[in-house]
Amino acid sequence: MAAITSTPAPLLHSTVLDWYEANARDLPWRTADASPWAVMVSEFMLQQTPVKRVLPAYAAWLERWPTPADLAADAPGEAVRMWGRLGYPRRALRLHAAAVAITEQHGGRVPDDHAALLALPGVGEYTAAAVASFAFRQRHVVLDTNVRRVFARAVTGVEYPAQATTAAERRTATEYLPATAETAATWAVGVMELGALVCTARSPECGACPLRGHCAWQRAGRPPYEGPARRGQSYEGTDRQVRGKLLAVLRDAHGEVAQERLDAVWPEPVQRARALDGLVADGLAEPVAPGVYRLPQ
DNA sequence: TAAGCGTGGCC
DNA sequence: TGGCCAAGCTT
Repeated sequence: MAAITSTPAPLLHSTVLDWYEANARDLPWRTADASPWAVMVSEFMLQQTPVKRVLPAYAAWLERWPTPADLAADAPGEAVRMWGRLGYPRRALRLHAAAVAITEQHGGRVPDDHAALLALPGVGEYTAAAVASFAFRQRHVVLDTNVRRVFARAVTGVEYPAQATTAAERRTATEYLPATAETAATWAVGVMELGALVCTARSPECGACPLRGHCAWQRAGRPPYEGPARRGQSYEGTDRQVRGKLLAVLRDAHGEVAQERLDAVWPEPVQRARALDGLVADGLAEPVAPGVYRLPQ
């Protein structure tokens, strides 16, 4: 293992835990009365969407659907509408499907078992570990983009992690995971918070970092990233942009939408048709008659 | 495995 | 200004 091993793990743990206690943001899904369902809703919304934009959507969502059964009883299209402009609306569909599965297969209670969580729609390795850890205080490796970046810097000594999660990363994170469940759960959220607030992607505040005396990247003089070019996210002119425009019309409509209103959002007919077909294939739009669409019922 | 999938804010 | 990034998942 890399240079950070010069620091005993218990010291590292208390360093991060102390920092977290003093600097943690006051987020609604972290309060003692946040239900497992609330934690799960927050995790779905936070997949690729910043905290600031999630906050109001999270509150409105739980106000309307305080339990999985409440959401399951409503139409998936309502979930898509409530999702608003959070982006990646398939997450809304999957959260609805997860609520149905929880209602039908788990007695309406979010399962506390990692494997059962992983089996739910829209729940991958990260989200399963996050819900099990944050909501049920279990011991899991919680490896998100923040944690990966902190380990890349502090342990490996490079500015950014690889594009895809590697077995070596998982091994490192496992080695540093505190032995006690409760401590591990706080460590997980603490490292994430450190990555989100201090060890940020573009302008890390190393001067304010509790790990600066233990950080391999700092010790190496903070060398810039040298790996292959990181994949960008083009958007302008893509099908994604067209899908977004089409779905915005469907979302804002009360019921059925005529083809002409969809046609108005994008001039190029081939791409427009492909995007609409994609929405239908994904279950985000529903044809009700030739040339008439709506959100899924 | 790598590409596809929204949206907005920041430097 | 515009590329980069944001608590990923699915195929």
